[in-house]
Amino acid sequence: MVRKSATGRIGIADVAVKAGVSHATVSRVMNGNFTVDPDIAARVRAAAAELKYQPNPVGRSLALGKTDTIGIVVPDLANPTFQAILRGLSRAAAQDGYRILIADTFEVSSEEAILAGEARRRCDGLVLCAPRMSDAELEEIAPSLHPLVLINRTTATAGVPSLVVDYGQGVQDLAEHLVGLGHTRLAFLAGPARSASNGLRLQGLAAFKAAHPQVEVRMLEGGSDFDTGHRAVDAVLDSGATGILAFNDLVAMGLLSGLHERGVKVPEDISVTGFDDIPFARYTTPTLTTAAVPITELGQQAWHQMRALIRKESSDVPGSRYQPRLEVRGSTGPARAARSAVHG
Amino acid sequence: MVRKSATGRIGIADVAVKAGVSHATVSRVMNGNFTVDPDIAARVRAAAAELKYQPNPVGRSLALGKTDTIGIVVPDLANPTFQAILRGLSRAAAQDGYRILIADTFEVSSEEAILAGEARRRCDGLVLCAPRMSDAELEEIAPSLHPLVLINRTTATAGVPSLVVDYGQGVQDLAEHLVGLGHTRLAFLAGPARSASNGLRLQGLAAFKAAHPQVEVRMLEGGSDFDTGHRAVDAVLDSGATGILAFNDLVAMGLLSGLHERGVKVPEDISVTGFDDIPFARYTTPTLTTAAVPITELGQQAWHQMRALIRKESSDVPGSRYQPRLEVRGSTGPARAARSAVHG
DNA sequence: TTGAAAGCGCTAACAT
DNA sequence: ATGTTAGCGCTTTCAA
Repeated sequence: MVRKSATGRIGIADVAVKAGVSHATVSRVMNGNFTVDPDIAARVRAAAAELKYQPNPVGRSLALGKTDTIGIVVPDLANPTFQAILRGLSRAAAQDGYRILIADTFEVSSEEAILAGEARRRCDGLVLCAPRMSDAELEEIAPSLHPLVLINRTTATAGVPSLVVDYGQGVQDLAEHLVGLGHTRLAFLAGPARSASNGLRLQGLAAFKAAHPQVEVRMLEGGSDFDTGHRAVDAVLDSGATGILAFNDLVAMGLLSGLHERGVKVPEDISVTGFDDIPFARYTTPTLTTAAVPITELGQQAWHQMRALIRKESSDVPGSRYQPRLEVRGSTGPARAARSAVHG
Repeated sequence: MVRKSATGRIGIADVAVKAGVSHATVSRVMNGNFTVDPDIAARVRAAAAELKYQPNPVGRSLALGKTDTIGIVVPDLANPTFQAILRGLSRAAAQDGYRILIADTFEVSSEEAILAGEARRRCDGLVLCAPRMSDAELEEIAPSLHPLVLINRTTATAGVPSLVVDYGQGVQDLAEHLVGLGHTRLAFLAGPARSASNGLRLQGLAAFKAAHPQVEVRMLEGGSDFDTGHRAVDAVLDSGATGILAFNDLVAMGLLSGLHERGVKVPEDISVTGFDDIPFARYTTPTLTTAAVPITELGQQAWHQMRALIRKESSDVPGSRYQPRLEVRGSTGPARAARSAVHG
């Protein structure tokens, strides 16, 4: 006798019949509306419990115009940085009863706008992580994505808070650290070309070069993963640099591993720095000097910004800028007097 | 004149008015129904484009009874294993136009059932990853979660495919490898108590002990992360074991790091094995001997099982068992003749 | 306090 | 080929 609804699942109507009331009353009870007679409310609750009734969120969403879900778009779910952001976001949102819908663009920047739009329509808001699309495109779609929170990217569009890590400052701190150890020939193992955070690092290095004209800074092609670092060994050795700034910790670890295989000693022969301070960084051999980014916290802040946008439809949301913290460990040391020995 | 709908967003009605047709016709056009006159269809498409109309997925979901979304419940999003499963699942599902809703239980097993139910109601199916709940509870809620795919856990409930990694066999392979190198005193650094995969490892070790009564296998308390391994150094050294089976690669890396700090040489003094073969495993110092699990593929298979369930409401879904592959690298070597030297 | 009825945005059966 | 109408499951006016 139960299960009369077309979908085969138990709906509000079933409970209403069982409790001998209208479905409107059931709705009131389920939503904690206290204008319902206690006796009737109890009867409804009993019926709901007996039928194991659980409101259908899709129906609710349509009626309420909200889904209690927010979407996140990431360029690559395999990247530890985005994993950490996702984690922080998910954790914080869960505490307020929100869920996360994920969209991985697999670094296909041409798909970003479509995926973002689709995700947005199923959610109450969207977090866009380090989007690879152009500034123009971002500015064009941003309004239709509101409420929108940007991570590691900014836009001129009003009402779009932006959480960015100051990669430029971080890389300068690392370079200064190396110079302080006596290194005069540095090399930067760059990240993905489309990555805005790579651009910020390049800006930081430009500033650094301006401040230290006597220091040589070579630019080396790169990427964002282990293999990038591992494959870069030859280029690094050929550059003659003694201080290597890797795009991130992953690249640095790959490089560390490659140098070890070649018998190049770190930090005696070459100093290496990473970026991000992923958990692994303190367990490498040697431990990795890096710039720590409070990345999980960033995900959490993204939710707080989002929540503010959702609650008071508008506001002067400022966004914020995160300063990386220099984390000196074992992979950096004084420059060698005789640099030529590195090549052997 | 546009935006008449109550939500402020552009709906099918706006397009209908603009194109001078009924909203049913607009729906037909948007869904590629070819019974519509080409001229009218063109007019509708023009109107939709001009208004930048995009169908509301919530309305669609309610009407169609499906959300094109599947949920995944994981005990801990920080765990690389679950990240990899999520990635594989997300990637595979995306190719069929499905999205992923995530629910992190933060290892709070008492919340699992509730979170799973909530996620399920918003989706067309659910993937439950290594649930920590009891067999009884799992069996009780499984029917209400259908279509359901289980990862690293099995249940008696019919119609629930299960993808499990044969951790028992994997740990036996690793132990055999160590014995083959002459080790006679082994130690197992256990994982989380509630983890089913830890249970499988223990079973495997029991089988191994039965086959090798002369080999000693000590059991050490543990966990699943770096710190666990790092903190276990004393216990490991005290055990006098020369072959250490760490619960997983993370634990092994923490241990490697701790041993290095103590000046204990790996593999000369002690051999260490991990489990999973996470990408980092080939970049540790020394590189890590481990049992490789095709974990991303597991996520992908989870989707294929799910898709089968969704398409043909029922079927004899078998599930599958994955055999880890022994990956011998630098962290294991011949046992020392003089074992007492380890303690120094 | 409760029920009847409208509406959220869409699809689909039915009627024309 | 197209419009009318009836849902999908829920919330929320509006009457009573």
